[in-house]
Parts: sequence; structure tokens; C-alpha cells
Amino acid sequence: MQDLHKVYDPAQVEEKRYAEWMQKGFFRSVPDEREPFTIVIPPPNVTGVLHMGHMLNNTIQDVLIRRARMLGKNACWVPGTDHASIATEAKVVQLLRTKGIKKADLTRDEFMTHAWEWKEKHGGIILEQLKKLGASCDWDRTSFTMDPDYYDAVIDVFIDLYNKGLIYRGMRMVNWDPAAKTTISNEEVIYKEVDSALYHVAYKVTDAQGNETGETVTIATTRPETIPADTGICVNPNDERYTSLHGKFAKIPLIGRLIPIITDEYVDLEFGTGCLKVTPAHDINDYELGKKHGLDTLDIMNEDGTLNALSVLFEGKDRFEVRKEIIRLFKEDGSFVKQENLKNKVGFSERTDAVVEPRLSLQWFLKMKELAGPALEVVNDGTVKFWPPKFTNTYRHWMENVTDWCLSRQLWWGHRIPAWYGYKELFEGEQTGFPEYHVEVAKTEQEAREKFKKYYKSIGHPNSLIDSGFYLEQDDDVLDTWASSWLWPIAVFDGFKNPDNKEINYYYPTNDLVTAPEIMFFWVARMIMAGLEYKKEVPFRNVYYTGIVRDKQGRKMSKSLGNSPDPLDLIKKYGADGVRVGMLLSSPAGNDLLFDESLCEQGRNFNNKIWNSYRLIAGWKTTDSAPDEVSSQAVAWFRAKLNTVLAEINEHYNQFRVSDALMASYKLLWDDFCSVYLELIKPKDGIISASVLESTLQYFEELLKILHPFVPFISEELWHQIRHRNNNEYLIVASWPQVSSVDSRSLEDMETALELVTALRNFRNEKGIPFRDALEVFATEIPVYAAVVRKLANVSGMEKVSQKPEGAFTLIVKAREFYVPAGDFIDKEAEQKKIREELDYTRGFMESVQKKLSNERFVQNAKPEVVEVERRKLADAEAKLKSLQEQLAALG
RNA sequence: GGGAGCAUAGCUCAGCUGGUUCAGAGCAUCUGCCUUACAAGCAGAGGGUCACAGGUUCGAAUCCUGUUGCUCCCA
Repeated sequence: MQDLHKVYDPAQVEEKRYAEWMQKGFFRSVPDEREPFTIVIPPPNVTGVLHMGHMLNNTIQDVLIRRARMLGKNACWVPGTDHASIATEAKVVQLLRTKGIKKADLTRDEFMTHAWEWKEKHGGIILEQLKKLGASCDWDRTSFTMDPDYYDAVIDVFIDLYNKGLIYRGMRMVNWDPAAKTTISNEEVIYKEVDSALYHVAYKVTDAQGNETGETVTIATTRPETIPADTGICVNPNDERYTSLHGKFAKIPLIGRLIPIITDEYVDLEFGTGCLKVTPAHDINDYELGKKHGLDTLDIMNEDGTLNALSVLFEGKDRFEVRKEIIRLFKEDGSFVKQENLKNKVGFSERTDAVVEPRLSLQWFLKMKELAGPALEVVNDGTVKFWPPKFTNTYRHWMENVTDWCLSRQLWWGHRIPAWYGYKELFEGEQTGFPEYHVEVAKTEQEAREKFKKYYKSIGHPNSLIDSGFYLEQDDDVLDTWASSWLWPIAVFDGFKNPDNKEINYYYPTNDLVTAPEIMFFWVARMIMAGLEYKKEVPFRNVYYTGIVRDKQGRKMSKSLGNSPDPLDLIKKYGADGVRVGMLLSSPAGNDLLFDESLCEQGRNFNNKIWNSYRLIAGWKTTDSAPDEVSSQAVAWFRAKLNTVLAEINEHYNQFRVSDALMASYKLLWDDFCSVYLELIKPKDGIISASVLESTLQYFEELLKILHPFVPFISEELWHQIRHRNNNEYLIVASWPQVSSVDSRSLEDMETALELVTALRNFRNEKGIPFRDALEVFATEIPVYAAVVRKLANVSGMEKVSQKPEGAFTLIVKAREFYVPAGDFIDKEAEQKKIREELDYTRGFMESVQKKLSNERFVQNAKPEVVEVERRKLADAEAKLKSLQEQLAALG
């Protein structure tokens, strides 16, 4: 006892225990005869540092994996990181810049050397941080999406899908990030509302020969800089204002090029002027419209967001500069009409915050329709379950409207696309800007060359020329990061290179996946597709969606807002166990977590409570004498209580209600064990019956087991404090308690006793009677757990009487009457008022029950049990009414 | 514009297939306590016409319809 500090100090415990777990290999999993339980971590980004979202996500995974381990399963939690093409490349470019090196001056290989250096130095930070949280990952299995075998798997899958005809190359409107000079996915575009303007510009109308008719047509646009790329003007055929324009042409101001005026119902009569300029190369809707009407496509933009020669007047100038300049020029030449201010949503790059430019470009795509069908099916039929289930709706909707996946990214860091191009200048040593000629997908240049030879022969090139060598160039682009992470559950077990290896056969399919709903489509859906395609089996059985961690005001936590606490600081302040409890306290599956430090404080307080409950027990000395009555009752009751709550907790886990499981455990320890059980057995002199102490220690062990997944460190520490343990006898590998049969009588008896205790405490409170003054209680029927009442309410004696003693105060508990001689304490008027209020309520209650019972249709239609319940309610209410009336009468 | 979801105490949320001894939990608030494990604590208390309006039913927080408000996803 002297050794135990009054408050729990996590710093003394956490590092030590984690090191022991590691050293003893408790996190390590190898296939054996036990049932496997597998979780693969959603690989955090190598550029990442631990944030609150990771904390929540990984705490939940650790809870699930620790419980599975205690349930005797072979628990395997695979950690790792993904290479994060865009983010990492951006970091590396930035770092090089500080050293005065430009990416453009480096060869691809040189750049990759720098990138790998960066990865080796910074890529593991987040995993080290997870250890502080207590994450029980099998660190020997740490994977990375660009490990050699993983890299090969990604390339092989690309080739395989290409050979199956699922991958194609096509011209598409993509989201172009002019700062990163790469395509980004729809999901990486953040739409923000910005102040902008709708510019009205008049074009002169002409006939097909270019003769001006004297009319003008006024369009409205938010992007006047794209006007040089216009290839048409569109009006709604039903718009009577513009019927005279049908079939005519318009002359682009400043530029003078003629463009046709077309009609399509797509045009909104209400918006702007009702005349739409069509710019197929720079707007996705215009692109579709242009395709439909056979308009030209004129791309005036360079990859860095400046305009090119096709813009005629603005070559080399930035798009936003041109926006200002062109309006000025329109004003000068009189085609400017007016400007309307409005707010609209503009897409920004998640990575660089640059305004995203719709851009036509040649990209690699994966057809999704074929893959989506089966992936939807397995969620619909429950093979893969979502928690909470409401997310299946979102999933279904997306899968039914899936679009092809753009796989290529214009970056170097990542898996280089295994496609090879030959050029028209077949036997020159250099690419000279001629259009490419032929494409082959192959793993190596050697293989590609063989394929090219065959191809060239087939189209009649002479052998002599082919044999003397020809120029090939590999695609410069890499694959989207998700095109590697969708293989994660298979690749971490080497399931591509060795498709039938022991590990993949044992661990796959995995059990649970814990992730955020925002990546349901990037990742969850695609992992299911990959699993079905390559293993013919789903990758996991359950997907637990966590919420987003927000601040108290409901704002998403982000670096730029600066509203996110540093998780490591929190751990320092509250202990890892405290933070874990704090994270889980208010985060039911799928619900956002409004994080507040006070939650961690609550977690810390809980740990302190656990700690002090042990301090109390540890201070007792034992005697051989038999347990007293109250202790025996307490021991019997707590066994029943523990088993009841344990069954509830198990059920919560089965339904993935992790925070409910925590709350149930929290109350079991705090309310039932500390506030009731320990108070009941607590000896006045510090000397306790040895058998009671032994039961108590056993209970405490059970509690530590139940608490372990939530608070691994303190529970392990106390586990060793309680008793001397053998070498590998650690809580982390102890068996999860079994539910045994419950004595429900004991639970009921205790409930009655505790209600009486509360009534008596309340009575003391109201009358201002201090606890040290013992009360005397009379009852018509002595409760089974009278000893409990005596101890907890400081009652000197409980005597059976046939009727209420003179001047006593009546307490009604479970329709039974208890009398407390109150003497001077009684306030007649207040008492009468209280009884009358109670009488009113009881009468009202009785009436409603009577009404129900006298309703024939109720008695006929309702289930017999329900009717029986109503009858009992009536009987109880009648008894209570009678008692209250008597009390009132007795008061005069 | 299309789709999904939510609206229950001051806050965060439970409340399964409709049945008032279920309107509940944690936190917060208030009152009284430094009772020899813990003031990071102990003992109590107050607080909600379950968004609004209809409907189905013997009976609705729970089912249906509409309204309002909010959120998310897609375009």
C-alpha cells in the first residue's frame, strides 16, 4: 500500500509494459491451429503524423484485436503505410527546393533516390506514434505499398486487368491540378463557395458566310478567359427570345473566329442570359454537349494553367491574369455588357489548394461496371456487413452509378505504368514529338520489345530494320495510390506472388475493417472488387465506419484551422489509457465525435478510480474467521451482477457498439464494484475475511480482463500488482471471462435493498441528518438484504412491525412500506403536500391503466402478457394508493 | 438538380420487430459532504408536450404522409 501512489501515474507504467509485451512477442501472430482473427490497418500516409482521426480509428482496432486475442483467437493486426503519390511527391519537391534543387533538373532515377531517402527518414513516424497509443500490431509484418513484392503485385494486376480488357486509354475530362501538374480524382477536389462574377459579353451574329446580320447574342460566363476556346453557342430550342438565331453563327469578340449557334434543351432558360457559350475543352458539360453536336474541341491551356498559342492573344499568360485582361479588352471594344456578382462553388485541389482546371487529357482508365456488380452483391446479401448498416444505402447508390476509374497520375513517386510506346520515327533514337504509334503493356522493356517486334512484323516492317533496334519509351506516369492500396488485404500476405501460400490461406479473408465513411468508395469498395477478382472471396466480413473527429463547435479538425490537439501531448497529459477512453466515450459507430479535452479528463479520472479501488483492496489484512452476513450477500450479488453485465458487454461487441461496451464496463467498475460492492465488504478495522478477499481479488481480475481492451496499460499493471505472475502470465493473453448462470433473485433483492438505501439517504439529506447518526427502521416485511441496508444507510436495526409506529415517517419501496421514527424531524405540512402530490400522480396513473383494461378491444387485441402487466400495474397502484391515504390520515 | 440520413434533457447520444412502473445513460448544472481508496472523490436533486402538423391503431418517441431545419454523398 505504501508503494501505491494516491493518483495513478501512467508515465511510470506505459512504456515499461509496452516494452514487455513486445519483448515477449504477444503481438506476434503466425498461423497455427487456432481460429484466426485478422485486421489490416488502413495504411496511413507516409507523410502523415498522428492526428485525432488516427487516434480514434486505431483505438477501435486495438480494442477489437485485444478482445479477440483474449477470446483465444489468433489475433493478427497488420500495420503499414501507403506511399501517397501526390502528398509525398509534393513534400519531396518542397524539401529539394529548400536545397536549391529543382525537380525539372533531376532525372527520374535521381528524383526517386531523393524520395526514398525522404521515406526512410520520415515514413515511419506515424507507426512509432501508434505504439504510444498502445497499438498491439504485429510489427514484424509492417508493410509498405512500394515494398518490392507489393510493387510487383500492383504492376502484375495492371497487366492482368489490361489483358482482360478492363483497362483502356482514353481522352477524358479530368480534374487537373496546375500547381502539382497532375490529374486528381473527384474525391480530391474540395468545393468551396467563393465570390465571383458572371460576365455578360456580346458576340456579333453572322450568317454562314460571316456577314454580320446586325444582331448580337449575349452570353454570361464566370470564366471569360476560356472564350478564345469557344466552339459554339447554345440556346434552348424552346426559348422564344432566340428563335431568330437558329442556324446562324457568332463571331468571337477580339478573336473573330466564327462559331455555330446550336440548340439544345440542356440550356437553362433562367440562368444567365439563356445563351450558353460552349467550350468543350474546358468544361465537362460543354464537352458532352460538344460531342453530341459535333463541335470542335480547342484546348488553349498549358499544364501549368497558362494559356497557349491557340488562345491567339494570351500566350504564356496565367488563366487568372487573362480573366482580368480579357474583360478590359472587351470593355475597350464594346462587347462587354455588364457584370453580375454571385457566389459559386469552385473546386480546389486538396493537395495544393490550386483551383482545379477541367482538362482534356489522355489517361488510363479501369472499367468499373463489371467489377462493381459482384462487389455490390456481397454487401446486399450481407456477406460483408457495414456498421452502422445505414451506410449500405450510400454504397449501393454509388455502385449503381459508378464511373470508370482514372488510374494515371502525372507523377514519379509511385508505381510506374507498365506501358510502352513506339513512335512513328521508328528507328530514331529520340522521341521527336511525333504522335505515338503503338502501345504495348508489359512488365519489362524486354517483354515489351518482343511484343513490338511481333506487331511491327505484322504490319509489314522489314525484319532487317526491326532487328537493328528501335526506340521504345515507357509511360511517364504512375498509378493512383488507391490502385495499390485496394490490394492491401491480399498483398500484405503475399497473396499475389504466392497465391496459395500458408499465410494468405490462413488470414484471408480478414475479419474487421475500421475506417472512415469518406473513403468508402476510394478504398472499401475497391478492396471488395479486388478481393472478389483475385481471391474469389471478400476481403473482410465487417466494415466499421468511424465518424469524423470534430472540435467542440463541430468543425472538422484540421491542421490549417489549428483546432486539433497534438495526440501525443494528450497522451502525456492524460495517459494513453485516458485518451483511449476519452476517444471512445462518445463515438458510436458512424457518428462524428465532437472532441473535447474534458473527455480525456473523464478517461483519466476513470483510470484513477480503477487504481484507487485496488489501493483499497491492497490495504486490507486478512483473518481466517468466516465472512459476515453482509459480505456473503455482497459476494453472491456481485457474481450475478458481473455475469449479467458481461453478457450485455458481449452483445454490445457483437453489434459493434464499442462505446456502449465501454460505458457498460465503466459503470460495472465504478457503480457496481466500487460504489456498492466495495462499500459493502469494506471492513471498519481494515481486517477482512480471507475468503471474502479472495473472492474480491477474483472479481477484480475479471474486471481487469473486461477493461483491458479499453485501458490496456493500467489493467496490465494492476494484473501484476494483484498477484505474483509466472513468466508469460500476462493480462494481454489472459482468457476473456465466460458468462455463467445468473442468480436473478439476488439481483432483485439487491435492487430492493439499494432503493431503500437511496430512500434513506434522501431522507437524511432532506432532514439534515448526518450519516454518523444511525437510523432505526421498521418494516412490515424485512427485506432479504437487510444487512446491506444497515451497512450502506447506517441503520442500527430493522424490526418487524405489524403496523406503522406512531409519528414515524413512511418510505415506500417496491410497494412495500418502511417506517423511520422521525420525531422532531417531521414537517407535517411539507409531508402532507408531498403525499398529496404523490396521490394525484398515482390516481392519474391508475385511471389510465383502468381505462385501458376496461377497453374491450385492448383486452381482446393485446398480447396476454401485456394485459397481465397492466393488471399488475393496477394492483400495485391500488396498494400504493391505499398506503398513501393511510399516511395522510395518520398525519391528521 | 439527383440520392441518403438525421431532428429525444444544457451537451453527446441510447431507446431492437409500436404496449407509462422506459422517456433513459454519460457529461454538464444545482445541493450537502475534505466519511481513514480516490475532491481526478462521496451522497443526493432538478431538467425533455421525444422538431411541427396530420394519419393508421385499443395504444406511437417508436409505423405512414406532409412541413420546417440540419448533415452527408453524387452531379
